[in-house]
Amino acid sequence: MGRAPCCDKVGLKKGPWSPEEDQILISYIEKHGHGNWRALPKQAGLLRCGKSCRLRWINYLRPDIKRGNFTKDEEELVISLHQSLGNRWSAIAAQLPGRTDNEIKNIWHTYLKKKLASDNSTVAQPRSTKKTKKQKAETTNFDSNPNTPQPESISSLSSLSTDQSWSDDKEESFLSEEDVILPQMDESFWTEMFSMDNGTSSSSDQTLDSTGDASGYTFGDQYSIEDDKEFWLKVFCEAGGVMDMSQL
DNA sequence: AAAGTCAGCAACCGCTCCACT
DNA sequence: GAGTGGAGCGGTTGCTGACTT
Repeated sequence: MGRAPCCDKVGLKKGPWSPEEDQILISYIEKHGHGNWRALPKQAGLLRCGKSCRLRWINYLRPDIKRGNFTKDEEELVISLHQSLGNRWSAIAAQLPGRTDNEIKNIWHTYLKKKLASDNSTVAQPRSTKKTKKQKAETTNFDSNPNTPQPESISSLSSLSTDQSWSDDKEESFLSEEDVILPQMDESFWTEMFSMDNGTSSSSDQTLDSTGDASGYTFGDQYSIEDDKEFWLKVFCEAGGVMDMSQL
């Protein structure tokens, strides 16, 4: 018997979204919010399944999506978090503002995985001269969404670095010298950090353990600050001393 | 210039999780 | 506690376009 499909697929459109469909979805959500995804396409007048609408909104149309190439520190953070969390793309995405799980997953499979496999010495590079559809769109529509942070500007992030080896190649990154902040991991640092942690719903339901496995470690008040310190210090060190503190 | 190859990425599919009854 | 439905997640597919031959 099995479960009924998520939506009635008869007569529903599949495949790439047209600009008109995008506009309908955007204006509907701006007006009413997404509410019930299943009911949304009908109410908005879209011949799409709710799941498709949700995916399109989450991965592409959301105003806070950051377009553009991954910066060096974002790449490092993805690699580090992947070591800790495994293929939990949504958990990884929660640590990267404006990046989606789908995007991170794509980057991982197309680039970072190879970069890691190449044994650190011969670092794989994406095809340098190839300009993708996405990049072309960014070139032409760079300012189309005023809410979208620009790739060159990472000043909205507060990053930390304790690793000089990372900063050796920071000329490849969009980080400027003044964006790199050396951490003062005193009590006020942790106090601030955990006040951010407790106030962030995106990370509050994740389970992480201090050994790097994705189990048995839940953020929240049932764990001591010392436990969290140990975990975050480990992540921090694995990241080569680069952390996006705004997401903690 | 044309054909073949391959990388990038948007989107789909199937499954699990979770809240609600 | 069991059943149901919606949301979310991760794996995978397939199209597009840049690059190579």
